[in-house]
Amino acid sequence: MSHQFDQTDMGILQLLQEDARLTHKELAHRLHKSVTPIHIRVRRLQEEGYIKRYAAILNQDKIGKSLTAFTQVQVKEHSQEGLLAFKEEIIKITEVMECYHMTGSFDFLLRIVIRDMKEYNDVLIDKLAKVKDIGHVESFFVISEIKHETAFSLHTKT
Amino acid sequence: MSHQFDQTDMGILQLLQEDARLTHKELAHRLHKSVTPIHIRVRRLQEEGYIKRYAAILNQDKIGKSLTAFTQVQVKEHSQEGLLAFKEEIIKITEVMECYHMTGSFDFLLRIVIRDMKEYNDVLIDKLAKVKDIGHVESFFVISEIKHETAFSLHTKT
DNA sequence: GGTGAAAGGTCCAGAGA
DNA sequence: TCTCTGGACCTTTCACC
Repeated sequence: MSHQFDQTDMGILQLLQEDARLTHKELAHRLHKSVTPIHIRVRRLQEEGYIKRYAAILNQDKIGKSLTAFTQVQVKEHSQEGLLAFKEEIIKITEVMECYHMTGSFDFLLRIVIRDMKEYNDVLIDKLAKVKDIGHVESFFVISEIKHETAFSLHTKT
Repeated sequence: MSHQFDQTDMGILQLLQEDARLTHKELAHRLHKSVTPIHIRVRRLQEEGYIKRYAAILNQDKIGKSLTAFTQVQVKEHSQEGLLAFKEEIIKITEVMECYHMTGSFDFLLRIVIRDMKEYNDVLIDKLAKVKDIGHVESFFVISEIKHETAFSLHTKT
């Protein structure tokens, strides 16, 4: 492995997180390098998995997804099979944008994005309630989004 | 306003959410159109704000951010100025990836991404605790990430 | 709305230092 | 590891349908 992660790599990642469509020429200019080394580094960062993928980030309201819910879920069965089965079911629910296994008084935290409360009800009744071993479910709703960042801050990373 | 959002627009958004670097030629091929109309539509979708931006999505572990916390915050002052001041302070904390104003027994939910528990402690003590009118704070930690999607599902959207 | 072609820019490999 | 160069491909515009 020859990846010594330097300042230039960090600069590339920082800039591409903010705008994935910067050309190599532009990156080279901003990082005071020429195009070829930038090209090589970007490819290496992709191949080594630093960059997972490039995504268009949409405006949630514009596409009619105005409601965001955070849903805390407890499961009845905490065996390995129980948890695995739960995960597989949850992944299939397209409205679930994020799902985490958590410490604390509940087991899973879900971020669910839908059009309105009617659609949330449908997800709860038709999809979530049908998952095996579901226990207590508690819902919290987003009043307003104050910050939603996809870019990690890398400034103090070595 | 001349934007009647059709199947082709939806296809473009769906595909670009998954891979922002698809060429117009490739999009055209997959959506059974030619290059120019795709080009015009992509530009319109950007200009009208459907597409907010293009982002490189990084591997959180690879860049040394192995810990994710969800932090519930109550504020003491619920006046308009109090809430506004809180928002302004929170936005500045670079470790806070997401912040939502919520319904329910707490006021704000934060997703905080850091290297380890030491760094979480630093954020709490040096940054969050210094925000004016902060009240009760409760922390929950991610054991494992089961799903983390940036792409909304558009299949039933009209 | 769509087609097709022309001009300019970008990507990416190869040779050489 | 970087610089330079050339060909292939992509983006973007324009005249026309």
